[in-house]
Order: sequence, then C-alpha cells, then structure tokens
Amino acid sequence: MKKIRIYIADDHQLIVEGLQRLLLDQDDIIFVGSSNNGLEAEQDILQKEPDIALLDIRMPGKDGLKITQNLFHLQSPTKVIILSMYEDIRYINDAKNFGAYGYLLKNTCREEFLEAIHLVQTGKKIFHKIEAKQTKELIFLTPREKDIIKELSHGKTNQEIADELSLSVQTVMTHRKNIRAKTGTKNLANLLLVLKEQGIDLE
Amino acid sequence: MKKIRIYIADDHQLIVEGLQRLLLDQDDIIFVGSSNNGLEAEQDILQKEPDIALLDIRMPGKDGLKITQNLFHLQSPTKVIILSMYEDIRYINDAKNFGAYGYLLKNTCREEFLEAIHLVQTGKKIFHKIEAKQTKELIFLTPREKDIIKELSHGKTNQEIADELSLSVQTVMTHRKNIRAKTGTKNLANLLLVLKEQGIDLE
DNA sequence: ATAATGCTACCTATTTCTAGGTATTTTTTT
DNA sequence: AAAAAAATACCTAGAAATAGGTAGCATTAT
Repeated sequence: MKKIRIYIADDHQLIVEGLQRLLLDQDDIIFVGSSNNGLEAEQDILQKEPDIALLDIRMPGKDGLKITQNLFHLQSPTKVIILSMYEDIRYINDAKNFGAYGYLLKNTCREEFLEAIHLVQTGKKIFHKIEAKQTKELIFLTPREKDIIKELSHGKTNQEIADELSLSVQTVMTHRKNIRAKTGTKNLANLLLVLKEQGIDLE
Repeated sequence: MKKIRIYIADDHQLIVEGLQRLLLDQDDIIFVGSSNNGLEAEQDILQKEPDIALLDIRMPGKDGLKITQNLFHLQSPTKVIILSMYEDIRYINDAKNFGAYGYLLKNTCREEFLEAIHLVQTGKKIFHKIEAKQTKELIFLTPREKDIIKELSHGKTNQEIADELSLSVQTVMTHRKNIRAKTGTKNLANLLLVLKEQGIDLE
C-alpha cells in the first residue's frame, strides 16, 4: 500500500514536532520533511512533491496562503491543507480560491486531523465550517477609504492626509464621513475595532 | 527511578498532543493529564499535583500566568513552566515574579524542551533569553488607562466614559493625554495600531 | 518610612472633527 | 451608451479633542 507523503511547515517548531509525532503513529503516512520558513518550505515542496503539505499561514519568508497560490499556479501535485489559528472567513476563502484542499484550525483534535488528511488524500476537500456569527453584514470599503484609514492609523490629521494624497481636506472629511456611515462607528478606535472584528484588513 | 509527572494546559489541542507525544517518548516522564481550559487546568493541577505543569499563557477560563500565581500562593508543589508564543519581557518578568520555574517559547525545539524539563525537575529555573530587539521601549498601560481605551473602542465620547466610570470629563481627558504621551500616538486609530503592534491586549 | 506610581480633577486657548448638506468628475459595470 | 459606484470638492455650525499646564490623594514597592 502506498503511503501518504506529508510535508509540514509551521514557524512553531512545537507544532511541527507535534504533528510529526501525531503522524508517525499512522502506518499509512510518511513524513517527508518540514520547515519553519515559508520560502524554504515552498522550495522543499516543489522539489519533494509530497502528497500533502500542511502549511501554517503565518510564517517568516512566505505565508502559507501565498505558497498555496504559487503551488497551484505551478501545477504542483501536492495538495495543501492550511493550518490556522484563525477562524476567519477571509482566510478560508483565500485558501479555497488559491486551490487548497483544506483549512483546519490548530485546535482540531487528532482524530479530525487524521480524518481530514485521509479525505484530502482521496481528493476530497475539507474546510473548517464557520459558526453563525458570519451572518452579520459585511462592510465594503473602497480602496480610497482604506487609504484614508491607513493614514489615520499612522496618526495623520486630515490636513496631512490631504497633502499626502493630494486631495483637499474636504475630500478627506467626506471619505471619513462615508466610512463612519458605512461602518456605523463613532470614533477611530471604534472603527479599528469593528474592522478587526469584521476581519477587514487594510492590506 | 521516579518518573517526572507532567501536566499540560494549552488551548490548542494540537500543541497539547504534540507535547504529549514528545514526552511519551521519554521513559523518565509520565503524562498525567491535560486541559484546554485554564480553570479546569488549575483544578486538575491542585488535585493531581504533578511535578511539572506546562502552561500556555492564553487560555479560556484563566491564563497561565494567573494560574502560576495562584499555585504559588497556595504553595502547590507543582513547578510551572510557561509556554508562550511571545518573546515579551513583561510576560517573562510576570512568570518570574509569579513563581514559575521556566518560560519557553513554543518554537523551542524538542531537545531544548526536554532539557528544560529535566533542569526544572532538579529545581533549576530556565527562562528564555530575550534578543536585542527588546531595546524598543515597552509600553505599560495602567488598568484605568486600559478601561478608557476599551470604552473608546466602543465609540464612547469622553463625556460618556466619564458618566460610565463615574469620573469627571477632565479626568478622562487626563488619562487620554497620558495614554498619548506614553504611546506616542496622535489619534485613536494610531493608538490601536500601536497597541496591536506591541501585542498589548486590553483583556 | 519614603519614594514612586496611579488615579483623580481642574483651567484655557487652539485645533480638529462631526453632521448636516450639495455637486461635479471619473471610473466601472451592465 | 446608460447607469451605478467611486472619488472629488465645498459650506457651516457646533461638538469634541488636544496641548500646555498644576495638583491632591491613595496605593504599592522598596
């Protein structure tokens, strides 16, 4: 019987070793390598072509989602399962769009883990299901609005932002007005909190 | 030969299993229990009195530092090793002050891990050494200042916060002034960004 | 016991932001 | 080509926050 060849990439060595040991118990799984660095992981995966790669999102060098995208783009035969601490619909969607075969939270238990790996090996996809909280309206900010918020996050005043982006102060005010209206927020702290809760990044 | 009895608490089950398996390989170590919840862990530890408890900082119920403090206070014989993702001098100092025997990063490798456990078992203390990057000033916010920021994050005005916390508006303003001075931030968005970057939570 | 820190409170002039609007131009979508 | 969305700009009154102070009292460390 052909063993499932698995590669692991996570910046926390403890997770790597934990997974490794978890997998070594299984006699249909063979561990082919690991890395704590995204760039190294990508190279390794391209070279070793494991059946499955378990990739953390946050890694030095290159994040797991970018690696996924690139592997998919290069038509690598390796199926990626994203490992994440975050139950975040955007990450999950990114993972799906970038061609991953799975998205698992790090607090997944051993049984589910192994089940997921076996399912993915047979070509099925398994994505963590997000709870109901995702029902609330999503907020869409325009690129310009995000620009403004980014500048605000750096402590800029309307005037400074206007200068920076070659706008009039009134325009900056209008954008901020629109942002407040869209988000229903009353001050900047509240705005950032809501953006964080809604999982909106300014890139 | 007496085996070292170890308890593990971490909200990420993967870490728990990883550690568990890592330890099971060692024939002088015996695993006596684990939990993903701080409160449960504390009870378990008090009851089972393991030789060593590996505690995560972030856990639902009760954080590892608080547990450490309480175990020390109750003169528990269990020696605590804090497990953390953060190379943060404040956490390390807390761990020391609360009577922990060790502070290890989660990306510690297996060898160092086992070494640390054995050292701690003999009564030695082992704390992660922080790199030079810790040169940048750390920001210490007082509980009251955190209260104010929390309220601000909920979109409250100074007046509303004053009412809420039974303070005068002037006092709220003073706190905000001090917060700005401490953090070197110019507006609320900037403040929240800096707090995030510095890994400061408002609890 | 002394020092340091944290929390509280006040004052004033100035700056910044908000909440209502309206309105033109550019870009994107259909 | 028409419609929709995004980005731009302006006005005004009023609300809110800032920057510069000073200072008393309570609690915690040393």
